[in-house]
Amino acid sequence: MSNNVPSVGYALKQAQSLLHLRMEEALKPLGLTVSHYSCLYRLRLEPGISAAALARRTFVTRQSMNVMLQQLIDRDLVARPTQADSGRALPTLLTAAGASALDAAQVLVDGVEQRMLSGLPPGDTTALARGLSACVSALGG
Amino acid sequence: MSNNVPSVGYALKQAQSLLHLRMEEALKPLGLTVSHYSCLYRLRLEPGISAAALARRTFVTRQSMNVMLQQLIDRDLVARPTQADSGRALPTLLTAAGASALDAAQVLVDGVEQRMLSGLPPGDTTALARGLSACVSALGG
DNA sequence: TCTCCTATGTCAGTATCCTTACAACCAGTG
DNA sequence: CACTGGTTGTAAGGATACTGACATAGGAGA
Repeated sequence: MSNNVPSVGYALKQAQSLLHLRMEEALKPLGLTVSHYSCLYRLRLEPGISAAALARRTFVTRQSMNVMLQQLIDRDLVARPTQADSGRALPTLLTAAGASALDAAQVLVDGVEQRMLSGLPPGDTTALARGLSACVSALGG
Repeated sequence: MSNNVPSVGYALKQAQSLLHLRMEEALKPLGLTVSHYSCLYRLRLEPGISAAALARRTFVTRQSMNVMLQQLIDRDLVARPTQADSGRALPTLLTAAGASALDAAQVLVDGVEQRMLSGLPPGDTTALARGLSACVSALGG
């Protein structure tokens, strides 16, 4: 028993859950969910990535990712060829509309994140980010 | 914008997702999910709490909580009277078996949390907890 | 007392995600 | 060449959580 205080794990869950909720609220006017945003966000960082790799980055299964991608394709935010150049992996790309939607979403998400960090001194923000990264490394991420 | 570095929000999601996964793995031998554990954990902190209040503490809906409670009642880990003393709120309580299961689960969960924090200097652990709490406050938790 | 208002429990339907399973494709090794 | 292992895409089914809606019980205020 190391703690009388609420555990770090509980605080982590609480913060993540609340952040997710606020992001969902912020993105609602755009008709995007947090999952959709995460998908588009990653797609900009790694254009042409396969759906399976995208799923790993966003912590969902390939199956869930394919459902999400199909929704995004139907809305013309994402494009995928129907045939692979080599192998089975189909490259996934942002469309122009997808890039615009991501730009709009990014503004809203950045606002939520800034609100979340508004209670911390600037130095503590980087300390928080480093602490979280250390946790991820320790858990074998 | 503010970031060439991955955002704090992303690190938060990554850490929470990985912690959840490791907890799920650790609790599997006991036949408990993380949701079950969270429920039992809160029930020890606030014995006799109503299901609706318990749901708010654990970030799920009343409906989901009632499903979970029914599972825990079927396994004799939790007990609820069928009639309320006053009003509609039914007090929820840990059984002796529930307390034992929670004890066993707590050991495993503490192990995971210690592993997560093993990469941080001791002082940084409390700083991390305080930073997360500040985030929760800023988001209106 | 009567009337809102809120909170709780519950039911039905929906949505989302996961688990399991299988086929296609590439790379490495015997 | 044949075989094994790993990765990708896809489909079917189940588990879990959420939204919407309703009846009930108690408290606050006119």
